[in-house]
Amino acid sequence: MYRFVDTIVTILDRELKGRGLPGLPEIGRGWIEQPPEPELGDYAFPCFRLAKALRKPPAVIAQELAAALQGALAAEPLLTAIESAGPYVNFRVSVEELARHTLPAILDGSSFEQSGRVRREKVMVEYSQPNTHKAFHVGHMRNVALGDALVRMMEYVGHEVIAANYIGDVGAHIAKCLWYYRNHRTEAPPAANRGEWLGEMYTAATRLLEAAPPAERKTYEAEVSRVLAQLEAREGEVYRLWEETRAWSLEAFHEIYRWLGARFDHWFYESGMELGRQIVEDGLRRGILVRSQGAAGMDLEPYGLGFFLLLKADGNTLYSTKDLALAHLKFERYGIERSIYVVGTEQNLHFQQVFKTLELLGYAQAARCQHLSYGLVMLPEGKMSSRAGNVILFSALRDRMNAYILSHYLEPHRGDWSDAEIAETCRRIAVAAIRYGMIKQDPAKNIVFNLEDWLVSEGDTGTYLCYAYTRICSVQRLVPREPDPRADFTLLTHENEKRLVRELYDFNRSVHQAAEQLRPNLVANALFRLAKEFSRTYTTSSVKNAENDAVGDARLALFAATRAVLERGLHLIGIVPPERM
RNA sequence: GCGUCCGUAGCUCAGCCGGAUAGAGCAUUUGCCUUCGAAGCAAAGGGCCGCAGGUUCGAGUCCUGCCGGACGCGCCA
Repeated sequence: MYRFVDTIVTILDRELKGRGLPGLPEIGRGWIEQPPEPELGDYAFPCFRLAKALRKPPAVIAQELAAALQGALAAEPLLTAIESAGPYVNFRVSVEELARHTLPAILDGSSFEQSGRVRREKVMVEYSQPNTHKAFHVGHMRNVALGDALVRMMEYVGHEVIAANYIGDVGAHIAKCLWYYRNHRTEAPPAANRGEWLGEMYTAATRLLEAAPPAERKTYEAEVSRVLAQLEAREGEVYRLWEETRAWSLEAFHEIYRWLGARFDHWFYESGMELGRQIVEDGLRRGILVRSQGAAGMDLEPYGLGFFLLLKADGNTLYSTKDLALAHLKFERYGIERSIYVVGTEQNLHFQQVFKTLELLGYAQAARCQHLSYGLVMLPEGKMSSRAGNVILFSALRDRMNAYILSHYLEPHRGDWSDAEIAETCRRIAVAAIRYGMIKQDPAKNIVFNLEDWLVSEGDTGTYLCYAYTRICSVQRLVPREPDPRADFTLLTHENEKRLVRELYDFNRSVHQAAEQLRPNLVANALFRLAKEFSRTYTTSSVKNAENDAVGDARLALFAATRAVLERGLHLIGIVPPERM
């Protein structure tokens, strides 16, 4: 991954060390940059930091270095030119060597074998965490897109990953939903989409409660508390209704994940976290946790994290209590070394408190707990709110995307392609559009979700990436030879071809950086750059109409490698591109 | 009030843990389909990188203050 950079570092180091000057800083990979314009070169070495030790202006140093390195250049087949430009020494790498180093490794798949690059860890990624009895909307999809991508990326760089879901299947919201369902519902449950319908029941419940006059409201709230108590008793008619309706929601979630192609290895349920109470009581006995105003929690004031409430004054557990239990289970039962939580930014403080509390309770793994926090999905008119009823539900989004893609692009193929292929192609494109849109931005930032914009299939979109992929497929259908890893890469002479090779070469580094920083958007960005370079090259470098077969072979290898990286890269962000569209 | 995050082109966003004239997409304008898919490519216009200081050879990037926005700050999740 650093072969060319390391070569440059070695050459520079040898040259500078040979001068025997004291006070010269150590040169490492971090010094080497990429010039802003490809015409300048492929790698650059800035000389500013040598100015002090060498007591010369950077531009003079650059000039002298470039001159002194000509000998090394002649002996080094990886490099074709070393020139100074102002305070920089620019290096040009051999396209042939770059291609020879990059393309065959992609074509035989070895480029995708990353094991050994990082210390292998057993890591759990917890994501999605939907609440049953509530509707699943576009805001929830950002979480799934981020979490699932992170799972795939971590595996790609060599970790053992357990993908976990954590279902919110207890709590006041469910009591409200079931209260409305039993006392105020006017329709029978539908045969299909019962999950979303339950969400409507919940929304109707909150509306009814909010709109009720004070006296009536009090009655309602008493009824809701009674439902909650019956739920906590874990038996009886209300409990059985909970079991039944809970299953409707879970069924809906499974359908969504299936459609999106998201994977979960383990499912945790909030209803299964009773252990939390014991952990708190144990912490109290050990004097680590404290009582306060009748409640119990952890005093995190010394760490600037306030007081972390863990048990209510009435003795009931909280979300925080269950998070301790969940962490305990993850550590003890699944033996993980590292734990990543994909949860919205609004819980930043909460997870700082959880991690610090785990540490103080003695869990060594607390040091390897991370919160991948992400911003809200906003509508152009503002925040989405299920209470206000201005959410875009999953099914609505899926239906709108399907309708758009079918009518604009796929209907003409009806009859020519099988209905099954049309449906599957449509799904893949819709998933690509949504997942890419949810991932391409920095997780920390809010996303403005404008449905009309998301339907558009142009520009920096998942559709564009799929389109690039299908064009390569198309080329390979028309030129049905096997790509030759030993093709003559000196024939890749066009600037576009070279830039494409360079993009392919850089891809793995982007994925590693993305995994390290927990930023799937870096993979998305790298894929867009790659697709862009391919689309450019596509217009200048025909395979079918190449000057001769040798040139065609070189280009075919280049395109086939691009296809392989696109496919693997898209897979990393959960996108399966269609072969044609 | 305190804390965290964000502020870059008309709009939506990149900007590689400090480096060369700040880049995309959308929108606007203009070229390119009898030659591998135009969901594409090429090009143009459009910027006191919120404001003011500071550190540095060098700041969109780091530090401080201010302005604007989002989120959070004990019995919700």
